[in-house]
Amino acid sequence: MHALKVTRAEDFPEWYQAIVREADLAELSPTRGCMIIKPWGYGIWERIQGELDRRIKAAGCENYYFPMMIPLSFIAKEAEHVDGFAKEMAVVTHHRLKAVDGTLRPDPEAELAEPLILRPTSETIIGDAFSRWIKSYRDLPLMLNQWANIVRWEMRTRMFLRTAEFLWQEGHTAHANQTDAVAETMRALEMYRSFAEEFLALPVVAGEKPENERFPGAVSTFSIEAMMQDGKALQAGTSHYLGTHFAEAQNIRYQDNEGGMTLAHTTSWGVSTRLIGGVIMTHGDDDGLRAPPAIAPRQIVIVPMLRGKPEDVELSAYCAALASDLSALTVFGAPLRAFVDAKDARPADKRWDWVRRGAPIICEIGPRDAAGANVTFIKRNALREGEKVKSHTFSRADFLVQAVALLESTQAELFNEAKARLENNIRDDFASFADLERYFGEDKEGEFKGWARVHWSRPTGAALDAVGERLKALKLTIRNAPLTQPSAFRPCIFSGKPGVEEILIARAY
RNA sequence: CGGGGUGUAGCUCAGCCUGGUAGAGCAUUAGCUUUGGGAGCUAAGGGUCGCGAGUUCGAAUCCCGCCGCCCCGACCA
Repeated sequence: MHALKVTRAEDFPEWYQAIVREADLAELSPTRGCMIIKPWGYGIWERIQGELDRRIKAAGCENYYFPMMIPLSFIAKEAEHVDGFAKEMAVVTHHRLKAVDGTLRPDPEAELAEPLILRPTSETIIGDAFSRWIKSYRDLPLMLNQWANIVRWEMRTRMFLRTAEFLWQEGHTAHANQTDAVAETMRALEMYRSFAEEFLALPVVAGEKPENERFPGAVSTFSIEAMMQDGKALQAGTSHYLGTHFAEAQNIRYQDNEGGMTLAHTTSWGVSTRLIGGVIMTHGDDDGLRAPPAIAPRQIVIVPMLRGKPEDVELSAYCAALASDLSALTVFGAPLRAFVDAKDARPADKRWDWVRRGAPIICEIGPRDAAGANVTFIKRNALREGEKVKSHTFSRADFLVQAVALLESTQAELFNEAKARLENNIRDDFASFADLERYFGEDKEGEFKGWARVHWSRPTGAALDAVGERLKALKLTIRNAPLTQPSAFRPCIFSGKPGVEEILIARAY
């Protein structure tokens, strides 16, 4: 008997929906395609923000904020950029409502002279500011970041993974030359890789996107890719070297130390609330979420086994003192987050709520524990032994000594489990495209298929499109070319030509 | 935006074929009992059956239109 009604094996998409709801992370909103992020889900985002913001600032960036609405003309400034985003833009056209035949409608007489778009990303409006802020080589590098909401009118939405509005951070930097800008692009990518692995316990493969998967307007795009429990790949973060494309389109020039005017090289990079979807699909099990302790809004939850009897008073005091002592500890560089769930509800119900939400350690303290100075707890990432829930009892003193280690080991175990899944499910024994077709061509119900690691001749243009079509027939996409490349290459799996690069192929979200 | 499915109480769903005025389980509220682990009994509250128009004496049920959600596809963080 699991805490969720649907298991991963039965129906992965249904399980995903169930866990988002049952773990109290988010719910659908009345606004089409948008979600309401609830406190437990938003708490996870706040942890992500806190740690990533620290790392972004440590790299020398400062935060700022740009408007959500961008003049329509701005988006038209970079040709490829327009092509990439035009189809999913929300447009503000009026500034006033008027009752027409009893219903409120935009007032035809209040149409904006120039429509505004809701930002699908901010390169254009930020580039405009950069062109005014950057005068001299002394102004470079300019390294800025904003935490913002983004609107992209998606045809098909899924909670956290793809919603019409989502939250993210977008870093934008300008540099004197290509070398510096590329270095910054790679720094951001490595920041995301280490953040995902260390903080979210999300093992990823960092690499460069093929030409046809680049960000609209970028010279090169890099990503981190994570493997979900259904074998699909999730792009969990991106970093772009934009070359001088946006600088040309928006006149971002500086006077170099010889007096000449030179185009700046820009970058942009971002991660979004999609990361939470990645955490769910990586660490969730059939009992709900297993939140990595580093991002769990509450790391140790104490459920007092209150029974409406006089000893409840002592029990409550015991639990409060335990939480207080735990809160004085430091874990993952911050005060330990302990919480007593004093809600007037049945203890068993409270226990299962926290199991579904994925609190890393759930203490269940009864009068006997209090009297004997013990702590009985369950470790969420190793909840069951067989079918049964496994609980542990430590002395209070031991528990206080062990608490930090328990959280750290939970974090490590979640990472190792996911890391093993990633490493064990990348096949590199495809000698030909026919091999790939044999493996990915036939789908049995519920069959798990991981990723493929193959070599290719890195075709471009029409030849690359042809490769994309052949992969599409198998529902596959090229995820990226990992940064770590082998020293020698097998022949191209698509053309038989000499291989020049190793790439990852997978089904993707 | 194309194909398929679906929409009835907070959740999961029955009722629809064969039209007759709203149901179950869980959840909620109250009371009693129970108490080392998703309790039991009793009672109560909660739904203009997605929205709109039609057929009909009468529509959750039949017809038409629209919308949301889910899955697949195209597109994408």
